[in-house]
Amino acid sequence: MKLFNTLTRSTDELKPIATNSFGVYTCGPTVYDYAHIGHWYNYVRMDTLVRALQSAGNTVNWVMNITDVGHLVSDADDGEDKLEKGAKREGKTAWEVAEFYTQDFLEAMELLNIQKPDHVVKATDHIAEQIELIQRLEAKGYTYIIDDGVYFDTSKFEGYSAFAGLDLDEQQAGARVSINDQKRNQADFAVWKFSPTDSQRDMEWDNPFGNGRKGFPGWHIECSAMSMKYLGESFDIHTGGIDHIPVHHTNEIAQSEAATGKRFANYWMHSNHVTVNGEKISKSLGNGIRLQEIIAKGISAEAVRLNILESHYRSQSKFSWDSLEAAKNRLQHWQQVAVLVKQPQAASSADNDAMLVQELAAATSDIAAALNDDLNTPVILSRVDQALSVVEKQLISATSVQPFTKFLSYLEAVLGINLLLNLTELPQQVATLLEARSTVRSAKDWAESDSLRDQLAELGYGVKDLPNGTTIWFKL
RNA sequence: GGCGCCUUGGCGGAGUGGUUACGCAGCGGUCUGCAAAACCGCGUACACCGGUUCGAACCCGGUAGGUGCCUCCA
Repeated sequence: MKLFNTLTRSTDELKPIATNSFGVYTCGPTVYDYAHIGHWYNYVRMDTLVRALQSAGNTVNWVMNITDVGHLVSDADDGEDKLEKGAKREGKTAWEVAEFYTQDFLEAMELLNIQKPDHVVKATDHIAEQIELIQRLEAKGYTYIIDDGVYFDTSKFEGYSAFAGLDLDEQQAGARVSINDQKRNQADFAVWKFSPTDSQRDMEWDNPFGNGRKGFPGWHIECSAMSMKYLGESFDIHTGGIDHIPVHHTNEIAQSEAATGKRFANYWMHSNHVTVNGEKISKSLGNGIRLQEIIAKGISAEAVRLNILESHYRSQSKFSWDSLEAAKNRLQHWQQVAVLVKQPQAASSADNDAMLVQELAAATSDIAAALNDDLNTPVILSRVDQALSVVEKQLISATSVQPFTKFLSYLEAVLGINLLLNLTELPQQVATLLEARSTVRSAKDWAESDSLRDQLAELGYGVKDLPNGTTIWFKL
């Protein structure tokens, strides 16, 4: 399968280090506030990558971190720790804040049917590993200590800015929030920070760097330490938001490869951002919409997921309530066709039936191809529309039930949209009403028939009467 | 100031040298006792200006508008 690799700036054929097995690391959330819709675009897309790898017959070891310490408000390595700041805001400890938002995040992951990574790992559970990595860097002479922490000397890592494609000399240094004049190079970043002397932190640890001063890890070091712990010093795919390219991922590569002398990750996948009304989502604009807000407006998490899949992960996508509504309608249509699996009809002809089965197989293979072509989910969705419209025309017969069920399972596997989920048995009450309606219809008692239709609608079931005299039901 | 990206019909969104993408919404019609979230059909889209070509939405150059990163951010 092919994936655009930020490292090479080209669409590369994925070749795992170990046969048929991929190690994938995803930069997870900093748990100091609620996740917004932009985050969910990101994680649904990473989930899609994992599903694509799995459906192509690979095993995947997926690791996601939870940043629950050390992520500073400013990356100039001053400013407050986000967790400590959130704690102050809410009158809780940093530990409580982290726990609360971690749970909220994981719950939303489930709602969106994002597979649980094999390892969801917290930075605070891996302080020892981070210290050890810093010591490796120290031993190789990549770090230096100044008043507020241990820093990585970027000038000692050749090709530091290559990943981001930036020429550091051409950057506007003044644009930085502030300049720390103890740093040897502006781009140098903290791998360990010492606790401030004038205030008490909730989160701080003993360490070998500060002569007895407690401290906490810099933001970037956690991802290096944890990815290497769970996936090895070199692994296959590293993913994250596009915003991480210039700083976070650049720094991860520098400190990891400096420590090991090996290639860190072979492939880098970055999810582009989402805009709301043409603007990026940011705290200052206050336009971060939460998943729960959307669900409260009557749009299911599944429709949100479909809406996310309607855009390609590398394009800057647009969030809008209109397109969310469109996705909701599209999903309803899918569900109406899927319910046919419960209502096989007599095949119109053996030829038509065979054609339908063939179409399902062709669709499956086209979908796999689109998935393997840099995760082209928008194309996949239209292929699904196409296949389902054939099913709708031909209907499902006894012989095509099985292939259709298989097709729907495949969709669940690759898209995470489960069309079979709500197809439990028809409630007795509904079945009775359907039967009664059928009886009065043969007696041409249209008034009674319409009344029964209304009663079914009240129970949440719609009906349509086919030319062959049978009636199909679906959930409204 | 440096480095990028984008501009497709009402909305979303593929395609990237020569056939209808597709979905949602809309309009017209069909089927039906009626209805349908059913079926059929419709809109003749590719920012603008030049160039290359037999032929460009797709390649090249320019113009305009928008936007991203360089500063925390998925």
